[in-house]
Amino acid sequence: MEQLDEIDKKLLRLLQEDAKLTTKELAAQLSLTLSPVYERIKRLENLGFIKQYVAVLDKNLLGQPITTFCQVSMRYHDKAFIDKFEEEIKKLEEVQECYHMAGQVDFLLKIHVSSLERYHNFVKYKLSEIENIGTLNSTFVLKEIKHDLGYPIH
Amino acid sequence: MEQLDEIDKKLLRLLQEDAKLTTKELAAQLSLTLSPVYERIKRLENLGFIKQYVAVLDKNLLGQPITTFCQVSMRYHDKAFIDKFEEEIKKLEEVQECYHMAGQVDFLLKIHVSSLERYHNFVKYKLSEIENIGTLNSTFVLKEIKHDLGYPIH
DNA sequence: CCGGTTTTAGAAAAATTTTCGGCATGGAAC
DNA sequence: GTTCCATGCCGAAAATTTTTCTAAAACCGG
Repeated sequence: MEQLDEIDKKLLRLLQEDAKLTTKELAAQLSLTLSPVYERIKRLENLGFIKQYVAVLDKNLLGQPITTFCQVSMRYHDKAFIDKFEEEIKKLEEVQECYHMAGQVDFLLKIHVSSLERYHNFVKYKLSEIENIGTLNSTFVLKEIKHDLGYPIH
Repeated sequence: MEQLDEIDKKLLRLLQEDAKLTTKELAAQLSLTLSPVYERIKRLENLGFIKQYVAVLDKNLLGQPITTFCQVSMRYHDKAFIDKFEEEIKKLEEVQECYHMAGQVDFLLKIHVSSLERYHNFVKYKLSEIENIGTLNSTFVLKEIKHDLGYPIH
């Protein structure tokens, strides 16, 4: 983080909003010419600050309007069971995110599906099939209030 | 969704993995020439399937290694209070995501901060300042097991 | 089989990315 | 104070990509 000056930070703020900005447009906003902007971007990529560039798609248009969070608790907490659970979760395409949590619940999953029926089938035939699951608690998203794609950079 | 053929779907799958693929590279993978690929991308952008292009940054390198999920319940559920809460949440940079949920809890927040102390201050001086909050329940992410950036496309 | 529409191929033009040599700035050594 | 070195920036050229355009091919309904 100390490797970044104010120009780098502004550059990152711009690119995490719109990765299609041309070097020329970025240069104008940063009051620089093309070369230094180009070199800074390459440096930020090489240092790992920029991990990748992605297209953000519309999940409703893609027919996946339902989002749920599912809290999972394991029956036993042996390392082998935990590792196995994590491996299985990674294979499930419906699970977009999975976190190992502190507190009562062991894992929190964020899931996208096309319908309630699909969710039912997902829980019944995929999630519940995983060994050693104790409790499952699903809550549905009614409305997305906010979803920032980037991080604040100070 | 019916507006998409198999080529469109493959194109979207590729672009949500790596938005920097050139039209030429995409054309090769899709067994087409530049023009149709170019036109399909423009069409997918215009139809809204592609919402934007972003650079994905490394939150650890940016100095925000702590992720928490915070469950919020309101004291009263008048529309005015709910609207007010949503407005206030949108202003808080620490809150990356906010969902209105079905079930016991009203809102689920995903929060990124640089330290536990920051989280404490965030809850004490920002979140709790919002009117009409009933209960707050924070759980910390110990480990990110999975975090897909795109959606499965069938 | 034909007419009309849509999609693609191919090439040229415009714009962007990438490379590179040189100049200015600032700090360290002497 | 001067020299040397490192760093970052500028400007132009080269390479590549994006974008536009016209004609040909493929598809569909009648």
